[in-house]
Amino acid sequence: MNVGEVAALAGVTVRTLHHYDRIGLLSPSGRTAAGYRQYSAADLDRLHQVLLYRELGFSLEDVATLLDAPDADPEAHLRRQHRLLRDRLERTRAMVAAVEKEMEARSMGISLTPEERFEVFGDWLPEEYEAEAEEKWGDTDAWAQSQRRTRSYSKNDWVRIKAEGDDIERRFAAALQSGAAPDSAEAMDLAEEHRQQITRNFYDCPPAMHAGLGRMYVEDERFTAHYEQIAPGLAQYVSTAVQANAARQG
Amino acid sequence: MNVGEVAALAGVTVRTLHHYDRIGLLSPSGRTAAGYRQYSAADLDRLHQVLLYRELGFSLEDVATLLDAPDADPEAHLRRQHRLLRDRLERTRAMVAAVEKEMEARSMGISLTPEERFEVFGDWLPEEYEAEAEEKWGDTDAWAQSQRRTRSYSKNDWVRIKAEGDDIERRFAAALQSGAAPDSAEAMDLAEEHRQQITRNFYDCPPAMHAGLGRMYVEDERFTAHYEQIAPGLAQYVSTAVQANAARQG
DNA sequence: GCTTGACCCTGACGCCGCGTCAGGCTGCAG
DNA sequence: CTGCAGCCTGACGCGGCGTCAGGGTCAAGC
Repeated sequence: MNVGEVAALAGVTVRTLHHYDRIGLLSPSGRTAAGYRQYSAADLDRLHQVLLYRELGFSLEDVATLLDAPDADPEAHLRRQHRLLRDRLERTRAMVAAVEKEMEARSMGISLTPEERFEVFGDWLPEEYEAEAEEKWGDTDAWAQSQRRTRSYSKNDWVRIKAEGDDIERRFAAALQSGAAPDSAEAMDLAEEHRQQITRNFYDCPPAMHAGLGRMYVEDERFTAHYEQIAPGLAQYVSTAVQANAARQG
Repeated sequence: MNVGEVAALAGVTVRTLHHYDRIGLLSPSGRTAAGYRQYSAADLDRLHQVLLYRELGFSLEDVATLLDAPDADPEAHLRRQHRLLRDRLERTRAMVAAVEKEMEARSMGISLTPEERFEVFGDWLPEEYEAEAEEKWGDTDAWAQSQRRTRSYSKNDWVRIKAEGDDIERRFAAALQSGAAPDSAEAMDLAEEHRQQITRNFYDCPPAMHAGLGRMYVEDERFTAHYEQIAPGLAQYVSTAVQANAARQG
């Protein structure tokens, strides 16, 4: 077979085969008088192995080393490839699960920590990383600390936190129905309580950031929906109160 | 956070972050007076998306295009990533099967034809090509439709969707209190309704995936808390019901 | 026998996604 | 105030090809 046919069969370009020839990874076993590359069945076998290893992320140099190892029997390669492929399967499954988790979390209004989201990346060694992280900046970096904070919450903590949140929302709703203006002291106090609750339980939330959240409550339909479900007009009410409070706090 | 911390968290090198900044793919939202890059939580979110798409084989340029698309809401990205990951899962499974077939053939002294062996590579175009195709002619494709589904939700839609979800949760709680077993027909029917609701409103959720979600409800404290707040024991109840239903659906 | 168009050859340059110095500034711990 | 870890900006290099350019080869059809 000459290059074009092999390329079509294997799903690679002619240039790739040229390249593999040039670097000695896969040289066709023969040439025609005119210099055309002639690939044998054995060459195809080798190409197949090359492509599998390449797909698995090996550099071409490493692939060459693997395939040219003196004790290289085909079965061993197959077993190794099989193992590597199953590792990848696992990893992909984990990534799918992570995305599903994120979707589900979003649909429930829960937000995941960055650490959780990045978990699936890198061959990061959990133990080492945790230890190193704590050593290096665990205590100095407030942000990372707050991440670790939410991570260590138990089920009961989460129940309590959610109850706290619901409580404030109910009191906001009551204030709204009582006719208190969203920029009244009462509403602003509630907003401040809300802000401090976020700071205690999740992350440091200065007034400016809080105001940003407030804006979001009316700009993002999903947050709006969350509040509108409790009481009509509540999204706008909370949003205004939060921003008024932020202005008050300076 | 500054570069080193972000790099460690995400499992990439500082150089990579520099590169992403230089090419405008991910520029930190701030700098210190001394010029140190400062990454915000939003920046981390974006980085996460970037890494996922990169992992899926998109070029950095394409990633930028995707992430900067004006109508690109996070949910759409999640759905697309989910789909691509599942494609990849399929493909990896096929490769594992191919290797197993080859091993089996060898152990029986049979040798496969080149076409058979390269089969799994020949079909390999789907991921890239299909993704591109969908970008180009996405209007006619079913997936684009499903994508537009949530993107175009209005505030009222979100209110309705959330109400639907709350309704099912309440009925689950009622079933729990009535003493119906989590693997009773009643509970399983509710689980099925839950699954179909997800499929209607968010993404295609076959029983197997649903079972995975069910497991998460008892494994992740935050999801557990969500259900425990409605009624004690509800997390475990829903989890069991969902998995029983998945088993029932085959 | 001659043309034509598909296919092949060998350079050589280019691009992407970083790795890897080099040379110099910054920030904080002791 | 002195280290030393960490940050900055170039600048060069490399792996794995893509992509011409310039030119030979082969089988088909006239």
